[in-house]
Amino acid sequence: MKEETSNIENAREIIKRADLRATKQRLDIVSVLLVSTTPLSIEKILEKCKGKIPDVATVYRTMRELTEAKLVDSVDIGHGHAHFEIRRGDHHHLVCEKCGKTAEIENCEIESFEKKVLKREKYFKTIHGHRLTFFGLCKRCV
Amino acid sequence: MKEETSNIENAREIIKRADLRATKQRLDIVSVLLVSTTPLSIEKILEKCKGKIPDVATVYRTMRELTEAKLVDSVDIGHGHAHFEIRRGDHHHLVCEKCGKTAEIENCEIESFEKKVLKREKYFKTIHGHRLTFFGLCKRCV
DNA sequence: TTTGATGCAAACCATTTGCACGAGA
DNA sequence: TCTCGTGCAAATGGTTTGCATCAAA
Repeated sequence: MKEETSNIENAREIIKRADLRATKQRLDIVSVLLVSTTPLSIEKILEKCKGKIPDVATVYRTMRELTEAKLVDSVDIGHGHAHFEIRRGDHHHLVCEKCGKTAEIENCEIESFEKKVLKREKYFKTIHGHRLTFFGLCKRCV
Repeated sequence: MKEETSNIENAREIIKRADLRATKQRLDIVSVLLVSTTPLSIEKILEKCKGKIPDVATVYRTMRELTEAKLVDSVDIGHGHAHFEIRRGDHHHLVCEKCGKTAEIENCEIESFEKKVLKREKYFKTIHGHRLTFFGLCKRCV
């Protein structure tokens, strides 16, 4: 299980970078995020934890801390509760309106648009970022 | 007060289009949205109602019904609770991270990007829309 | 040993719902 | 009149918090 080991080490690295203690629970939680290909809800994170399942509060706390440290992103894919993913560059999501399946969208080309926006804008001085989500239907749900 | 009269008439028109009864409360609520230049929270809507203030539940219900009828949009400007505005075409918001002030962004140019996305996409068949919000600092908060 | 992390339960806040009463059509 | 809408209060669901206990460092 070489993969899992490096996973744990990656998790430890992330936790350390946020200046947090590498507890069993946090290692478990972050490992789950590391192997996921889609943003996960708190509920899903709990489900996927091996060993002793951490308390919901612990997961929420860990997500908040890692989000503040900019190592995790909270993404809103329109389900009424937050989903989380390890931060890895600028990308967005395409969400199936029926089944909730998500796909990643790269190169959103909005940076250039931001500059235009700012030029036209009377009342704003800077733009720090944006949140963008696409909604549609996946092939199975059409 | 000619303006206010036509306001009420516009409100009545909107309510009727959603197949709802034009009650005092609903006329009040929709009028408030009609004169607002920014998306309003439920709380703000209540504050701005003249006459007898409707119950929170009534405002929520009205917003849900008008949103379903696609006459009102629920916009998420990152404050942890919904904001509403009368629907008027495709536009987005630029939100000040400090004071919450909003500005409207027109011509977001994303439609064309959507087509590209779909071309690259293995698992999705259609894109129905997107949600986009910009975050930055307004001139007063810089 | 020291300080930060956890679990548990209670608190919170936005939103929804059940129901008896009230008011548009 | 008949149905739909309203207010009120209770319920819900996601998220946060206080506190005593526990475990990394």
